[in-house]
Amino acid sequence: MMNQVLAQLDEFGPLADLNSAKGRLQQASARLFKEKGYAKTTVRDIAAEVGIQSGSIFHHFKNKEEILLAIMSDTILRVLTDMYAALASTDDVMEKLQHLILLELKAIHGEQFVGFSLLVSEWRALSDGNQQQILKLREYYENLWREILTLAHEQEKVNVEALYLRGFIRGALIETTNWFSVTGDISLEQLALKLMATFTRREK
Amino acid sequence: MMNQVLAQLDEFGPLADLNSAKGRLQQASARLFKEKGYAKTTVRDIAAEVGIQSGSIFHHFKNKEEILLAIMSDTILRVLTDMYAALASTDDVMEKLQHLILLELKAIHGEQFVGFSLLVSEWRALSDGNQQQILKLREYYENLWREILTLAHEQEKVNVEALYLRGFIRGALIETTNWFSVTGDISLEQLALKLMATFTRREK
Amino acid sequence: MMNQVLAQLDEFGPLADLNSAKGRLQQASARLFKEKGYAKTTVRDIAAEVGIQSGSIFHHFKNKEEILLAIMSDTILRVLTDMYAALASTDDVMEKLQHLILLELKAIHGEQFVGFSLLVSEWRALSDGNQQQILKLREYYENLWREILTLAHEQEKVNVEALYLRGFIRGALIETTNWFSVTGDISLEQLALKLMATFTRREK
Amino acid sequence: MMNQVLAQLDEFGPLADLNSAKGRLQQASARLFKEKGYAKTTVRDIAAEVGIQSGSIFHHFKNKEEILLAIMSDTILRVLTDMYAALASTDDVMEKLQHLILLELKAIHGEQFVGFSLLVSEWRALSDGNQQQILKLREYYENLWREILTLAHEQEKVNVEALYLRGFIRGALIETTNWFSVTGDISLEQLALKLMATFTRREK
DNA sequence: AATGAATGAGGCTTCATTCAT
DNA sequence: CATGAATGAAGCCTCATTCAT
Repeated sequence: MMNQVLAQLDEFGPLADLNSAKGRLQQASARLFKEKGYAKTTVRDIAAEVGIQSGSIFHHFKNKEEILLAIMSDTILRVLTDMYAALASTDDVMEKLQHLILLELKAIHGEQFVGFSLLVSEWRALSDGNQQQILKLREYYENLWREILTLAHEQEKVNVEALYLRGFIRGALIETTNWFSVTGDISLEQLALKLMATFTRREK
Repeated sequence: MMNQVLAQLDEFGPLADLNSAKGRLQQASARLFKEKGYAKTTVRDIAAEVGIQSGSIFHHFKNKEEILLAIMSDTILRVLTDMYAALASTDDVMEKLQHLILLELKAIHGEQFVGFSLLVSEWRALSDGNQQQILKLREYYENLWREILTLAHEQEKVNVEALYLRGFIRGALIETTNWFSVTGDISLEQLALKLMATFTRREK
Repeated sequence: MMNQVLAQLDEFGPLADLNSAKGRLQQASARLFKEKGYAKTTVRDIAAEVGIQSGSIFHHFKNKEEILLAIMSDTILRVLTDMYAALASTDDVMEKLQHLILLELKAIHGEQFVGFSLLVSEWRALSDGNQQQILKLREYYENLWREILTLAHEQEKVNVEALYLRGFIRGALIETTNWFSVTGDISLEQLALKLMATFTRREK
Repeated sequence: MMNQVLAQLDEFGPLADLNSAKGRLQQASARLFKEKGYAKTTVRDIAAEVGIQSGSIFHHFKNKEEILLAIMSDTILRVLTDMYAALASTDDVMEKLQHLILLELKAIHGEQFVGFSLLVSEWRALSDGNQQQILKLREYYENLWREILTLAHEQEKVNVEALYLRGFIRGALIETTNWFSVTGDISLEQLALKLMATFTRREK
């Protein structure tokens, strides 16, 4: 099933090579968007960050919004790929859940590539048409979560229905951008465990 | 103690009268900021919303950012006041917590006044100086939460330390803007209960 | 009948007051467009011509193209009004024709206001939607010509059908921009007579 | 005499071979310039039209304006050559005139190569220096017309002096771009006759 | 208080042209 | 000869803010 889904995702085009000019532009933009916000980041800022002229940007992207679009699209695609792989590594629901949480956390905090948090924080910066496009990808992504959480609920490992629990978890994870530091007291892995502990049904 | 705190809060000035020109301007702005984002909302948009000319806005606010500042400040102040009142109504920690969650939810979904979610979503729109100012208020606010959550943890009603739990709850609540509708299947009260259920330690 | 037509033309809005800021902007733009061409005229050029900042232009016109649109629209409207008046002053077909030619010539050479020649030379600068709008006006205008020329042909004063003759006359008149100078040897009136002589059927 | 003139024209360089890369570039450009206007036609548009990259254009032409220059120059040269040939075929003034009109019409409507109408519509797109250069060619061209028209006037076949009549005819012919379609009711030959009829002196 | 024209800095984008490969 | 990434100047337009009325 998963291969089937991944095949469908091909329509969203190949991921940008992180070492290509386009890829570096995308990464630099993601960093700036996250730091200053999309609206406050000028194309000149972006150009300066990669050491080119602002006009050159438009060789790689039709316009500023396309950069954000590419970031969002690539981000989901990358995380989705990782998740499918991780889910295949175990049959235990709670272990699967643990994987999802950790991978989303890593995506949010940019272990490998920046950008996941932009999906929420800069959502409104997209035009309607582009929102629809990303929405399709987000659906694949959220369906994955829903599946696992539904299973967990059926097995009585958690107290709340998938729909609500996912909402809570997504919020809890995203918000970590604003208070959790990767270089702080605890690691992302530990943070993931704390969240698991928070909503896991426990016996006395 | 609480009265003492409320007294200190006086320095942040009086709340805008919701029926005054200034108050209506503030409310209209909050609505637009939430809908389109601060950056994409123009001063003309705001003026049009209340039926005046854009130039007239500057008789009430020094500049656009001051509007956002006032919204944020007033919002926290109002919620704080409500919370102090609610906390005084019971001695049970979990009931207190329940109150906090419900009041924050109401603030987020604008039962009485829009704006709480802007505190997170438009945080970066504030200049450094203004961030500091709001930060003071947020500290009062977050301290209140920390106090209650610490108590709950000490009484072993929850599994996770106040610092982390508050982070998770804040995120979970804020994110409801993006998926929960007040006119949907369940009420804010029920939603609050769902969240409580999520992280409450349960006995066999 | 004419009053009826003029009434319909009201939908195209009032003419710009030539002394208002908007009117002066329009006139200055028309002059520049004629001199350097629409594409080569920058909004800064226009602003400089009337002594304001380029940004201020957009208080009066939504964008650069709207200026051209206003010029074209106003121009036709003004000429049409003059033509209806002139046609009413005589019953002789050839005299009517003489009036039309002279009025169009005057419009082309900007006796009172610049702009008529732009209708042809800058036609392609308009977007499709705006072309349609002006087309409606041009139809009123061309119908007037067709009427008179058809009459002239029926009375055997001219050799060629209205459709073709109008095409020839329009071209002949417009092209005078490129070779005829108002300050030269002969006057516009004399030029008009030369054109009349060209295609008028003569007796031995 | 004519051979003498044609010899002088050699200084303007050889005509582009219509099948060479350069020739096809020139033809494609002419088509686009006519369709969208010089200013609105980008170098990329042109490149796309012939299936090369925009950078490659500059191997054939120094810059965009040189393309327009070449088009104009070649166009006049081609028409001139045809005209000299046609004029030699008859001694009758009115027949000669008929030839000129038809050939100019054909040039305008691009029977063999696009471009004549650009001489008028895009005249201002040329820099001063280039205008001077084309002006030299146009002089040869206009002198030819003047010669014939002067003869016709002397022979009392037309009513108006060459200078004015040529202005009218040029305008009438150019303007046909805007209303006459080669695939419509009448042919170019018939159109030429209509124009002849328009200004030819007739006896009762 | 309100108006609304004007400001002016700055944003995004276009595009002819260059040049190393 | 061709490519295509990069340039950099310039264009249009936006918008918060000011200020005379």
